[in-house]
Amino acid sequence: MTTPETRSATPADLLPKRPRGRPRKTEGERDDGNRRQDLLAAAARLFRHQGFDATSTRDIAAAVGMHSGSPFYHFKSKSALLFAVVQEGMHAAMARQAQALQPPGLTDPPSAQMRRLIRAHFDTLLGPGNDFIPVMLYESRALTAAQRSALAQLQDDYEAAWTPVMQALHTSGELQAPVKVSRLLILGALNWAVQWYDRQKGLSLDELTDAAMALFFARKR
Amino acid sequence: MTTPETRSATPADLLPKRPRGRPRKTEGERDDGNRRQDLLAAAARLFRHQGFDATSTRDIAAAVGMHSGSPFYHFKSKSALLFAVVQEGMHAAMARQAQALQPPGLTDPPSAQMRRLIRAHFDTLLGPGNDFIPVMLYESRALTAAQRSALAQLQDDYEAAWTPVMQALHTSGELQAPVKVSRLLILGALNWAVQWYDRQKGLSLDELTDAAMALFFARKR
DNA sequence: ATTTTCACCAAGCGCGTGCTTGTTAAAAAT
DNA sequence: ATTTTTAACAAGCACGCGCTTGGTGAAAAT
Repeated sequence: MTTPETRSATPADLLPKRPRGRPRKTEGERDDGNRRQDLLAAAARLFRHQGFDATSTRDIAAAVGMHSGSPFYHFKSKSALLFAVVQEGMHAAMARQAQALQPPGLTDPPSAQMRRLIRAHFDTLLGPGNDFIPVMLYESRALTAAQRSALAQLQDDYEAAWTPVMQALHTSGELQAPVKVSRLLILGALNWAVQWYDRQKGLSLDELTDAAMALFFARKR
Repeated sequence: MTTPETRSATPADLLPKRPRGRPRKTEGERDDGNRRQDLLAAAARLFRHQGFDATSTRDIAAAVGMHSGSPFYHFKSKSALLFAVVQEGMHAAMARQAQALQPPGLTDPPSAQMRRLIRAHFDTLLGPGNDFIPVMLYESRALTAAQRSALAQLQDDYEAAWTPVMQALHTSGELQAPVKVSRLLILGALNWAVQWYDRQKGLSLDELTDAAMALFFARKR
């Protein structure tokens, strides 16, 4: 009565009937890996909004118009797909951070550096279409041990950039609490914004950054 | 070859062979619902450490020495069990909060009230055996819409207690940033501590509270 | 002494899951 | 013109899942 694939979310008959085989390289253009990128973006969106366990590989396939087994050509397992998502997210985050700290930024006052660090963090966290980092923050448990420790290395690198700036703020008296625990508390406050921040609701990322700066750091006197 | 129940995590032969039927009411003592409490505690522990989806009802049953179908006598569904866990957590949290704000606490300075609010929050969040609130923070997505809105009501009540205290701190100049966004950022910083705080590792809850106070609030002058 | 209630066991059903295997059509390389 | 490579489809397997149903022994109520 029902063929197996018909039981899936998107029946074969309704799929866009994408042409098989190699994709076209339009006029020497590199079109390589476009479908892989599609899978990554769709997986990130679904993982973020339904969670890793509640998202089936069939959901992801359907979201990009593939049949249920096809994603496994691009990723050897569902967990490998998750790892690719968080890796992509961290690479983008570190690129954005590097841009924020790039000279001449290194020469201006610590509070200005800190402001740019926070602003960049909010960008990767709350910017439009940035599902990768929220997935990393809330779905990393589903990674294997090896994947998790590789991810931890990236996170350490990212967080290390905050320490010298905060050290300077502590020395100048603008940061009153110990540096180490302050970094944990501050990053927590920022990361938690994923839970409540709504781009449509009045508060801009710049205003949010101002509020955070005012909350954490005393005015110099 | 293998009987169905033998395939489960804990074979029937290895179960403690608990006596059937009604539990004893020792000398008129109320022993009612003890097994239900056991299920709640076991579910909270497992939900916290493996996540809701990754925890099977068989895992929970095995953790209290039951067979796979028995938890459904006490809870009509897995999601009802989750809801009972988070409800229990919120009730305990509000009781602890009420104790922290209880007179004569209401008459002493806002910073002292705030300190006790934060300290109480850390207790319910990071205290020994308190798995209920971490589960609420990270597994609520698995609740039904009705359950989620019932939970939201409790959370609103809990958070409402913070506003007047923070308002007073803002007026006195100890809190420099706007009250509303400050509350969100501060609660985020505190809640995120679930991710990194380790009771064994040097920092006590009192010291953590001191650090948070120093980070968020300027000394009065 | 009999009946009812309680708390659980024993067995298993139906379903959705991650993933595999064999095949195929189009593009690229030769 | 032929061969090779790529990117997907088509079908389905084995397994673990939430949950149900009927039965059972012990305690409590009558």
